Amino acid sequence: MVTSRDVARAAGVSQSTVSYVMSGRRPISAETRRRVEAAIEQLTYQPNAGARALASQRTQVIGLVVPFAPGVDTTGLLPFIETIASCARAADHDVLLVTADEGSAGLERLAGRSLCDAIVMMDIEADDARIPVASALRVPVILIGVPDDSAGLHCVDLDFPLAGRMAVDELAGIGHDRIVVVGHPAEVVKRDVNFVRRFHRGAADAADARRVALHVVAPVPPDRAGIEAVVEQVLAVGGDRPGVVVPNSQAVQPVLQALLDRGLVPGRDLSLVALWPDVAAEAVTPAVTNVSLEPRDVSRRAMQTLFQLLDPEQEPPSELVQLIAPRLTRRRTTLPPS
Amino acid sequence: MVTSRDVARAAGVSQSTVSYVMSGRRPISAETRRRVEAAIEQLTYQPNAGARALASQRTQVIGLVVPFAPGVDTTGLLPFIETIASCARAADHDVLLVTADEGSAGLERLAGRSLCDAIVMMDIEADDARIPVASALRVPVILIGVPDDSAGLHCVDLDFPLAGRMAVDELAGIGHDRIVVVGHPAEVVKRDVNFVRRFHRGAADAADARRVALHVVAPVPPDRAGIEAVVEQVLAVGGDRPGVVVPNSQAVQPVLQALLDRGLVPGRDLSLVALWPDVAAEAVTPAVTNVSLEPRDVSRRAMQTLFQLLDPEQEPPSELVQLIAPRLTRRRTTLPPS
DNA sequence: CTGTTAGCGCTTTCAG
DNA sequence: CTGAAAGCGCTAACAG
Repeated sequence: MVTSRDVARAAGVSQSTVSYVMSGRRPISAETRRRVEAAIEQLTYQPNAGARALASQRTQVIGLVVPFAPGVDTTGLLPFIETIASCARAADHDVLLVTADEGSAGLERLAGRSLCDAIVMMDIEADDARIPVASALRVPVILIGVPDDSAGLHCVDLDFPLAGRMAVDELAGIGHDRIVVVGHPAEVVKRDVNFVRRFHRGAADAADARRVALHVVAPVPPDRAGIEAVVEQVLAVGGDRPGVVVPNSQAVQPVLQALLDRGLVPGRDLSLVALWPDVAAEAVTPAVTNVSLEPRDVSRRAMQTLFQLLDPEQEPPSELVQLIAPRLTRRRTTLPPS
Repeated sequence: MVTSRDVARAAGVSQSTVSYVMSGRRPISAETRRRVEAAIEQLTYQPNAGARALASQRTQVIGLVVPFAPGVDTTGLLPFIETIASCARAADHDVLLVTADEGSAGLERLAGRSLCDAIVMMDIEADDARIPVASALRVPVILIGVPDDSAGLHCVDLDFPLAGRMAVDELAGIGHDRIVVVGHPAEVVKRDVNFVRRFHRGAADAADARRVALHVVAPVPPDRAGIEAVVEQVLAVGGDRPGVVVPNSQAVQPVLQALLDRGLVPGRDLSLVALWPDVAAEAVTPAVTNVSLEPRDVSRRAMQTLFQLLDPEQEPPSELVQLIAPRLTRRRTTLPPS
């Protein structure tokens, strides 16, 4: 292994000069810089990450806690990870993956062992046991998701109330005066209260403002039979030309299928708007009018905030909670405006 | 930050004793061990990863190169990452994510900066520019995928020839004597020669053995119009009761749709077997009879091999290339045996 | 069975 | 503008 000592020797300078050439933390004469850079090039020198971390107290690593755990829906997770990784690299950092099934222990390991400079946590529950642990760590933590009490931690998430409003506004705008929301499984409602509640509140507000009727069908069992029953309810309650909102990603495909099986074509006989990733919405037939989760915008904002927190020069964003506006894309499952 | 020196002081022992208690690399009296462990507990001591890496020359980190790059299909990637992360944790390692768009530079960074002890590389192309770079690194590298020349690197992958054989055997067993394979886009064929070629060879072998006709339709354009044309070809060449094989993950859904649009129901009018992740095959309607990519088995085997390579006690597997048998799951898109 | 000590390779004072 | 030297916190000889 080639070390900075080797480079120093080859360039005829001291080890510290090599360090300063690399960090730019003090002025270096053009000639010295040239010689050092040549030696670095020639020996293909790369600094040892452990040594650097030890001496500088910075690892150049971001810890990422991803929701890999038995039974958790990971649809649409990849764009988040992808964007986070790419933002990290853009700021000369790497990403260390920690799975959520480690719980709080994973967080304590990341910080306690100085494995990373900061942590991004995804899939936050409304009352998440990890929040108090996270807020006591020596490293900044940023949440993707909004818990009931963020304990002073910065959060970034989709603006779910706005998403609810947008979905209902779209349907009301088309002319639907009976709107039915297909809710979540009982277990998700319990776990994710916040997300679900926030979307529904937005939907309800919009329905009030528009003076259209809003029904919520929930809980929605995750199995086929349950979905069938739910669709029956939707049709019973929604009249002959219902506007259907499906904020439950897991249910979109089966609901679509159940409707088609009954000869009801979304976009012809009724309208359907889903809270669903764009990729999924585009892939099915008919392509679904969706409110997107904006994983890239959310992740980008989270990383931006994180590096702000990491940089002593900058001051942290004043808002603890930052919400990203969703985007509604009209596709084939909504009727043309009447 | 609490260090091993603090623990040593609190326990009334030397720093090295603390280290040895943690590593178990030398016998410790019960009494000393008790005191040290109590101090560790009491101070909630955690060793500094950088310092440990620097002193021991082991980072306890596995580098994972994932195929995040513009235009690469990441369907079914998550189970790989998930399994790799969990195997790593089971062996007290963490996973550092590196995206493929960094190319060889990412590999050189991982090894050159001693960021990790070993590397797992996914999405290997037949003639992958990173292979020679990887095989020259100071850390062991294991490939998920089989290049034309692995340059001495260990590879783990699905047994694609077997997958091809299984698909054709299934269709021939059902009674189809005209089998049509829906191939890949021109660009993938070029990029991924190996994977594609291997599957096709297996399919062809099985067709020979079974004495059934085998047609390959390729290249398959990724757009809707292209798929339509391809499906026309399939029907033209496949007769009135074709057995269709779709090893192209991207094409399964659109092909399915194009067939249904023509009133042809897989499982009633023809049989269709796809090379597709189980989750996807289950999610669509009708559920697709599939040959699975076995991401968990492949990943598990890769990690097992990797830790074998990392452990000087064990000797590495004699086979450089290890193939995992796929599994065929009968679902709704294949006819009952005639 | 335990302690002492010499680094691991880098950053960052302190001196010049 | 540059060099010398003191650690960062840990492991692993070496010595008893």
